[in-house]
Amino acid sequence: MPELPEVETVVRTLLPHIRQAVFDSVYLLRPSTLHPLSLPLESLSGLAINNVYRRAKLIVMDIGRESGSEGIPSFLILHLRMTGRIFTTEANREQGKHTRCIFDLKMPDLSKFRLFFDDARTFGQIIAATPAILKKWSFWRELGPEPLTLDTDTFISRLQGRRPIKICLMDQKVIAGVGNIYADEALFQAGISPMRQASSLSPEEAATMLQSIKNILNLSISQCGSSIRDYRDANGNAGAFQNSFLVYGRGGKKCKKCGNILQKTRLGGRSTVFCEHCQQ
DNA sequence: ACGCGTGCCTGTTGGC
DNA sequence: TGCCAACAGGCACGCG
Repeated sequence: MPELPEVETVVRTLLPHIRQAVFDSVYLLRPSTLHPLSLPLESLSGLAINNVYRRAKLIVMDIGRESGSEGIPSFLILHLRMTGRIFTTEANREQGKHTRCIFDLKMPDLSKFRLFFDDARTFGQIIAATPAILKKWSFWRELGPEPLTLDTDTFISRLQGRRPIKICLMDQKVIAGVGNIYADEALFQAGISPMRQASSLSPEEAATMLQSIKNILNLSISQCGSSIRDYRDANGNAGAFQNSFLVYGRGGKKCKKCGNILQKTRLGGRSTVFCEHCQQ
């Protein structure tokens, strides 16, 4: 399940393969994979990929010529959601069972290759956008700050509302990029119960919470993310951080810190694992 | 306005 | 062994 560390890893492994590549034909194999606000993917033809980076859980490509113009996208943005995978492959590779979109690309030396967007569960989306489209896209517009560069005071000011802290951490409007795995892991490291009301955290607890989020995310990035089953980076390699999970997926097993049985519950419709003894 | 529950989607898993 | 319900969960959406 790609969250911030996985998307960061995909971007890092993807960039050296596709920077400076120019879009040729694009084959959209599943029309609903295209975001409703997107320009037609034919509009990509002839545009160069100038940069690739991550914003929240989104892969963002800066694309275009020297000067943009009306109806020409400046960004190609991909959301992997649950099972999305993006990878480069040889120019004659045929579509697979779960291939949703194929981009034909050409390098400055005229060599050709393909960029595949595969997605078994079809939640992933692609959007070719102008700055004006991004302004209309509420999800993009309302994204919260990046957690890795977030300061404590701003974090505290965003922990408003009477709802469980875990719901708050996964709300992309509060902070961007944290999902179910890293919310559970960060809450455990911080020693804070996922059910605590967000507004009940003391400034000290909030500071600990933010530091734990940064620790967990950075540690996972250093291990190329977590691979539960589907996730692979742009080179097809799995991450290793799943071996370091202390709570995620360990409901009913012993807490690695105190030995008590880890509790499993549902919060906001998502499975949530925590230690009653270690997390207050 | 805000918080919460549900649907989307399909491959995998676990229980009978 | 085979079948099927439950599960995985980010986000849009509708309800109260």
